[in-house]
Amino acid sequence: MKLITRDTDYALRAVCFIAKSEKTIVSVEELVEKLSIPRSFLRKILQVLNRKRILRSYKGSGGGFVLAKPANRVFLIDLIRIFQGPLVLSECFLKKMLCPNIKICPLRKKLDKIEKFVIKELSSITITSLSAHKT
Amino acid sequence: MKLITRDTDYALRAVCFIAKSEKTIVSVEELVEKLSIPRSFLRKILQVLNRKRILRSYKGSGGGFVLAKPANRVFLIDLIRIFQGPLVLSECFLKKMLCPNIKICPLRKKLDKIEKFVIKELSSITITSLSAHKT
DNA sequence: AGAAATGATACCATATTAGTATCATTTGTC
DNA sequence: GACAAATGATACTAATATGGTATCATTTCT
Repeated sequence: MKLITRDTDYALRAVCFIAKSEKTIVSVEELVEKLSIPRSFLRKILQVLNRKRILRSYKGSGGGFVLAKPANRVFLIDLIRIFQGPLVLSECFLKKMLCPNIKICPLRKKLDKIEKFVIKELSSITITSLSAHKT
Repeated sequence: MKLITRDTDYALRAVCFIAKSEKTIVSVEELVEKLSIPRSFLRKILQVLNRKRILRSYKGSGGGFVLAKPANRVFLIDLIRIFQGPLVLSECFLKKMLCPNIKICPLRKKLDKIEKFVIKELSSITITSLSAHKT
């Protein structure tokens, strides 16, 4: 089971790189070189990040991407939700079969608890916290 | 992101049903009727559970399945591992790019923490605990 | 005007998930 | 022993998700 898929990962790397580049516009070309991510795939990812207001894009010669908001306001869980959909761990297949007679399904409760924990932890990770240690 | 896939779910339902049938042998036919699971698919799943020593099978007329060990010694995480492979959440794609210079990647640490929690919680769920409330 | 960038979008390849079908083997019953 | 009733093994198919590519349109700097 993967918590983070490839596109989320690439997005994360790209956003971290852009964050470290402060104010300067970063082109896809530079990201491809520095991060070794397939060009077309990265372009698609950056376009999504632009649409979702994580990045702001500039077209034309000298164009590229910058952060659309402060790095400490971009959370890992935002990226996960954008590329992997809502984080729903506790969807209970069992509803029909195991839970018909009882109010509180013990499995459901556990899954809810796990989900809450995962979301809490992922919500505490910002781009800033991931870039902090790097030079 | 799904924590529990369809086959794990079906396996869980079947094992719970068999657990509740104490000692009596349960046939695929009965499970199909009671649980509305596609016959062929369920058969494949039960065969795996037999191979993995969760269930014990009896061939021939009057045959079927029983639990191979006490219900309180069968854990949800066992089923997840059988049908979905090892639970590894913390695989760190970022190793190369973000972590080259530092000893402890903050993301990695978080993911490890999440993984440990999930495993701990899932390890506390037994077939007994899921069947307990049902009539 | 033209080059350099992103935007939109359609497409392709592969892997995973979900499900089906069939023949072989074992075993209880007559 | 024949036969039906069950599971064992296994190969196949369908649908969906993931990972990646390609192309044309649009904007913008010079």
